[in-house]
Amino acid sequence: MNLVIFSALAEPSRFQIVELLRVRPRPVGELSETLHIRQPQVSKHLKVLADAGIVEMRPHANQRIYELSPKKFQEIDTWLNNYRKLWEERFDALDKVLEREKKKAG
Amino acid sequence: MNLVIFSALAEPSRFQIVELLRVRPRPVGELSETLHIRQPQVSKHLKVLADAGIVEMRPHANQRIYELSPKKFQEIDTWLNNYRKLWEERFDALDKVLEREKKKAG
DNA sequence: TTACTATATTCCTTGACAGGAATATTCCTC
DNA sequence: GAGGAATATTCCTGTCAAGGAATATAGTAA
Repeated sequence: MNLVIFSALAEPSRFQIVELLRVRPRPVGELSETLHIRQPQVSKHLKVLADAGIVEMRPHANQRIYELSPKKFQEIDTWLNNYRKLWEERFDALDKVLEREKKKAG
Repeated sequence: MNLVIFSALAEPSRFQIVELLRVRPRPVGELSETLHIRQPQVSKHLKVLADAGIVEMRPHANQRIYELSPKKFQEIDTWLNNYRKLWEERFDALDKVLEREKKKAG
């Protein structure tokens, strides 16, 4: 588990950016306006998110569109699997776990 | 989503502590020895984890046993639900989502 | 109470990181 | 190529958190 994703998400502005990108991909300027964060800060945050593998960029005309990359979220999900037994105590929960494993493998 | 859990997990020593506590509850001294981290640092990290709601403590004789609290992991899991559609693209994945919702409600 | 073990807290220093301001770069249009 | 819009980068500064060292506290046993 690469911890960079946690430190990236821990910063409030970056978390908001991620939540916005969950709805749809957006250019830098739109993130800046929506969140009332100056453009340079947004670009810096996006760099951190990109370095962490959380977002990807594609150019479109004059602007750069950022969107989420699923990989890191899958990574968190896989890691969380180890902890699910903490609260999934019913026996049939085992089926879930096995199903998840199968899904991962497939 | 409370971001404190992310910043708490982002610190490597604390993440290791959490991983050890996933196996079983442990006293401070054992964490210190196993991870080769001085006891005061371990206590500090445990305080951060406790404040974040990730661990709970119970006294046992002379020592204090720390163990994971499932709540925050469930919180992450619930939050991740919003992102699963990023990679669960097959139609039958919808069943999963509905099943999760039902489970949460129940 | 005294001695001992286990754990928590305080103080200090250092390094990392976020925001502000200014500037550089890239890309489109003309 | 020139001008302008969108975005990235650099430099600076203040804040915060982590580790080291020392010390305080709590709980146990005699």
